Amino acid sequence: MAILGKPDKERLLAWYQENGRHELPWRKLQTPWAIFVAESLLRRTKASTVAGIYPSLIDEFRCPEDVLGQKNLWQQQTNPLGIASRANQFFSACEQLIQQHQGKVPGNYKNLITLPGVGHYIANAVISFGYHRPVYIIDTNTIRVASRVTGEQITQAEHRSKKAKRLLEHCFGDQDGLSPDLNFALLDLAFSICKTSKPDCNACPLSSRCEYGVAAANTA
DNA sequence: GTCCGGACAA
DNA sequence: TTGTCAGGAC
Repeated sequence: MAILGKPDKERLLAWYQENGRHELPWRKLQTPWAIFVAESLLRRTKASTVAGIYPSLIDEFRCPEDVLGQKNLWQQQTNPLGIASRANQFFSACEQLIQQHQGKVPGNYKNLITLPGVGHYIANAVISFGYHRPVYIIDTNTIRVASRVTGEQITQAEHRSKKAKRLLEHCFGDQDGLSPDLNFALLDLAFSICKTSKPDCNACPLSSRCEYGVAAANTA
């Protein structure tokens, strides 16, 4: 199984500095609330679509109280994203934030995971991007990259298992000391190069160390 | 394992 | 028209 070294991680981070989607609006904020709002909207929804409505949304709704005070406006503005039911879910989460966390988004996994609409992905995203603590975020993107690099298959159901985290740690090291930028780098790499279909291995900073990339080069 | 959902690209 | 999208609940 391929193992990436420090030079590979540095090459990936360098690629990210040069080619990452730094313009995504929630990347400029990176507060727990801003990240919580963004991730709630981003599930099963394209980043570019969310980016279209996010700036005005985060400007108008600066805390859970703002959301609950203007539910109709929230629904109206988020409706184009689809999955309208998640608006009600988000309202419930806001109520819980006010009742149990003084209106603040908590920073530990145990409290986050109890919020309606928050699963392992959003919990870790808030911890990583909102609180800047070293945890891997596990989603279709980071798993796709790790799966291709190692050549290990992994199913959607296994994303919640320890196997997913093991794959990431195997590729990019133990998560202690992990830079949040590595998570961003993996998401952006998965978006623009390590795509679901027709990945652009020629432009990938990891291709020489990636089982999928090496195989692609041999069959080209 | 299945469902949710509109927007967008191919 | 199909496949896909920073998942989560049941």
